[in-house]
Amino acid sequence: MTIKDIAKKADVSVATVSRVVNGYKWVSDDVRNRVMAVVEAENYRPNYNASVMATGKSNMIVIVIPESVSPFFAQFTSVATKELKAAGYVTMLYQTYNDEAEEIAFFGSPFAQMADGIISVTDGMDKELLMKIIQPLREKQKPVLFIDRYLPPDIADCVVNDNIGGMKSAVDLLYKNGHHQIGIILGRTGMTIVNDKITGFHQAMESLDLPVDNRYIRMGDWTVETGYLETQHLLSMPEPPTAIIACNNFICEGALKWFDHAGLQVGKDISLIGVEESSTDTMLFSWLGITTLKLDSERAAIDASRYMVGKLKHDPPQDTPPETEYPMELIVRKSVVNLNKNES
Amino acid sequence: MTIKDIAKKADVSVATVSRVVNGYKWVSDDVRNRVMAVVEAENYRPNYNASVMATGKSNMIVIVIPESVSPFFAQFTSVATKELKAAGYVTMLYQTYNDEAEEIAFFGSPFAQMADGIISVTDGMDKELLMKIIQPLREKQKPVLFIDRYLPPDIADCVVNDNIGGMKSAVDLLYKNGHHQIGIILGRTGMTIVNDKITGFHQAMESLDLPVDNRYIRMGDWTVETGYLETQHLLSMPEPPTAIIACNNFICEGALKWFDHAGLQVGKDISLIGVEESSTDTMLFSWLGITTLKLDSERAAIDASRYMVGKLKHDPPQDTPPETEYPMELIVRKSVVNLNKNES
DNA sequence: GTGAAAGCGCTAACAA
DNA sequence: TTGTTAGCGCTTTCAC
Repeated sequence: MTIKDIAKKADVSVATVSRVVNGYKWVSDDVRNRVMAVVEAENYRPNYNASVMATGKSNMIVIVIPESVSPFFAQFTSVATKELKAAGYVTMLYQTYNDEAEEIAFFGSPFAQMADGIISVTDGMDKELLMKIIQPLREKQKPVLFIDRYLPPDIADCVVNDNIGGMKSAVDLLYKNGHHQIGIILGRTGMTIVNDKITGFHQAMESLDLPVDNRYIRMGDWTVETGYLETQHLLSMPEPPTAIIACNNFICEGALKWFDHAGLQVGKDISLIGVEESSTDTMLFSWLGITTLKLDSERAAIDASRYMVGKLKHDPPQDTPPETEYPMELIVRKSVVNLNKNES
Repeated sequence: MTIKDIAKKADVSVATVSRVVNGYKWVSDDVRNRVMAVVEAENYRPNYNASVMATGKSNMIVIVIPESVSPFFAQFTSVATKELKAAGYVTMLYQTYNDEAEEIAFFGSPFAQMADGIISVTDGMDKELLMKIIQPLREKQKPVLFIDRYLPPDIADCVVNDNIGGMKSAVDLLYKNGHHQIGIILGRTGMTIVNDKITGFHQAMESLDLPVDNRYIRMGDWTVETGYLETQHLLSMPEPPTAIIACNNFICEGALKWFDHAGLQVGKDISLIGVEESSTDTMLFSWLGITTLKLDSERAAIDASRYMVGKLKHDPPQDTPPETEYPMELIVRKSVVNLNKNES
């Protein structure tokens, strides 16, 4: 069933069918009804590829993520998909599994080519390479928006969570409570989010005139296992830290597991600050009374989606970039011990 | 950069460029090199949509899943993606979030239309509706393969995990160990997997002449919370079950949490059989000594992918359907108490 | 071996 | 308001 067949059956031209199907205004009710009847009867759907070719628009946005297991990515994706759908765009998901080759492959894939816009939440690729690789997209004026990855504003727009500031507020809180030896556990993947956290940690410590002991900075995967093992490692040191910052929710869970195993009570024997990666985590952390840095994945998803839509719908494209830095809110609960009080 | 531009620059016809780009054989080395040189220089990539239109093939498979948070779906997707890629197909992911409307929307979406084949791991839709909705795909001879969802073989191929058999082996093991009061906790979504498990449970109980107490059959979500709450509920009953079958890994974790909370030692005070949904779970369950029913998501993904590719590559399409039922292997560890022994 | 040309199904100027 | 027609970029017979 092509547009031609429909035109023939409805005894109109293909142009008219196209107008009716695309909801154009200037078609007489009579003709519209006749065409619609045939369309319904034949269950006709315009050929997507043909229309993409003719218009140069696909109405498709692709979201690139490392993997959707982490709640931050999962929720971001879910929210963005809904938001984009409301604006008439379909979303497709491309997972890179934290593999640089996959990331490169994506930008050469048919989907990157076909998409009207790309939202990428991946950050495994070297900046120079990435810039070279998205060059063709830029030439075609395709909006590419990066989440949690810095790029010069003339290359691509980007939105990052303020990891530096978040880390600062966490360290400040610990310092205020008398903690001078602070451990920190992170994963390895995602250049910006890792570097920024470490940078923020250093900056915060320095501005408080606290020495940074590199042995207190532990790296592994963004997993429960890493949280467990590295917590164990930190607390087995001759001079163990009095507080730990667990840089994502899995690592935080792992830390809790080890505390449990070691018979340590968080907020009493040991201090912990975690990271809520998505609103689904809130319940757990709040229940356990864990002080956290909170990411607003929903807001990031909504803003990113709206910005993308704005770029796509307006002609000329909107020039107001999305807010570039989301604050990481420090939610104070009860997992940080006040060492000052204990001493007095 | 279109094929025309390349042709002009290389001083050949578009047909020749097409042949070179698509790796056709009968092109002289001289010409091939000349064309390739221009292609490289201009970083030319054929327009995907145009080629889809001209050939009627997209080399794209879409995998439809409820959401990728569950390890079974995540791993299935990951493995299938790699397998399909090796065969020259790109994969796109479509998530339905367990929403029937989304499922319906998918089959009307451009992606369903464009895809060369569809692998669906969703099971929320009424059978009649589904059959009607995939009718257009069948007419176009597009292979649609369902995982964990029964459909008449003339409608679509399907592969299911043998939930009935799995449940039977679990109940049998418990019975052999003297358990007569068995609780079971499931989620609600996914018609086949839920119904089959309940059916299998009933069948197993009946064939052992054990009465089924419907209050022992608990349903909620496929989450840790459900596992926790329903375990609590079951064990607070006047006559609590002596063993619990937790029908997915999250529920199982939840059950373990409650045991822990209640000070019950699994394999001693209470018996539990869990479900390993993916190979990534194995470590945990094996570590904790939990007896499980094991799903082979990797094998299902590989088989499904190969079958799909077979259908797509061969002409006429292969008629050997994939194996229709995967056994759920019972991995006996130490979480089932032998009540007989205790009594003697 | 290579080129010319006819589509693939749809959209959008332009005409009427 | 409706129809005619020229593309969109590529593939693929069919000639040469």
